Amino acid sequence: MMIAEVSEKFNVSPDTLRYYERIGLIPRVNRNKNGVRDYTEEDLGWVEFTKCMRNVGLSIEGLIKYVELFQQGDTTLEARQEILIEERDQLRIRTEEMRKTLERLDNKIEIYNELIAGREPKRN
Amino acid sequence: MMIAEVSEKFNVSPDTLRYYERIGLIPRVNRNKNGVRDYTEEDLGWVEFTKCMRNVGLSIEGLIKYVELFQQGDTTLEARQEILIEERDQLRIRTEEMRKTLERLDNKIEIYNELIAGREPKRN
DNA sequence: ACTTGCCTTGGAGTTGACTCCAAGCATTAA
DNA sequence: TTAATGCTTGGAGTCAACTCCAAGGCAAGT
Repeated sequence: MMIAEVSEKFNVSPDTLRYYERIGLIPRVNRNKNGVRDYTEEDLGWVEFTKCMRNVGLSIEGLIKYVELFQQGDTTLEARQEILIEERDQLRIRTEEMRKTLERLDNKIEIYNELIAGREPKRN
Repeated sequence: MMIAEVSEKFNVSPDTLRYYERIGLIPRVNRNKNGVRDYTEEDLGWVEFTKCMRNVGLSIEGLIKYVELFQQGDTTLEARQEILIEERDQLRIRTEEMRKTLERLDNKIEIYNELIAGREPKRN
């Protein structure tokens, strides 16, 4: 699959795909005889994974390290898992913060309902 | 309360506090006779609110609009509530995405446990 | 044979959100 | 009265993460 199709499939610009490869966020994609990238299913898997993880804010640094270790083979399983655990824990913290803030916003919106109903003294 | 103390209290640099005020993310803070910012309790409330909301990714644009409307008084209650609802809905979507990705990471970490236990064929 | 279209690369440019800096004014300490 | 501290402002600088650009290769269509 060529870059334009991958770009469309995952809604990531060709420039960004090339950029991700350049910095090692996804492994190097094979080129065909003309030097054009030809994405395998595995490459697509990496693109999807990266997009998903970046989307929720996993660190580029951690993901690059993960790809690097992956390419070194089976001896790096533990190290790779550690990165995932570290990133997962960070994500958990952020998710919990968001959950709390979501509640706070729900409350605030409810207060606005009351304010609008009664035009009582202002509230920030 | 002066800027240094506010900075420490909320762990936001003085430069950032001035920047937030400059772009309208918090309302203008009163200056004392020497032109020095003197934060009231209400100002502190804004700083805390802004920090909390920015922390979970609410748009600067929405928050600026909110502050703007707030300063126009009671006639803008509905418009302000709409902004909060819009931002809340966005936040909900992001939180849900994070929850799903968290699950995915948990699974992946579990798979690594199995791989490490058995050194079976590699898995990305 | 030439144009069109999609790709390549290295490198420069952009954007958002800060972060730093220089010049200058009050207040307090020595 | 000089020095140090902490603030002010407008504007410049930084950084991450893209995003764009120029110059050029290959191949299919006319």
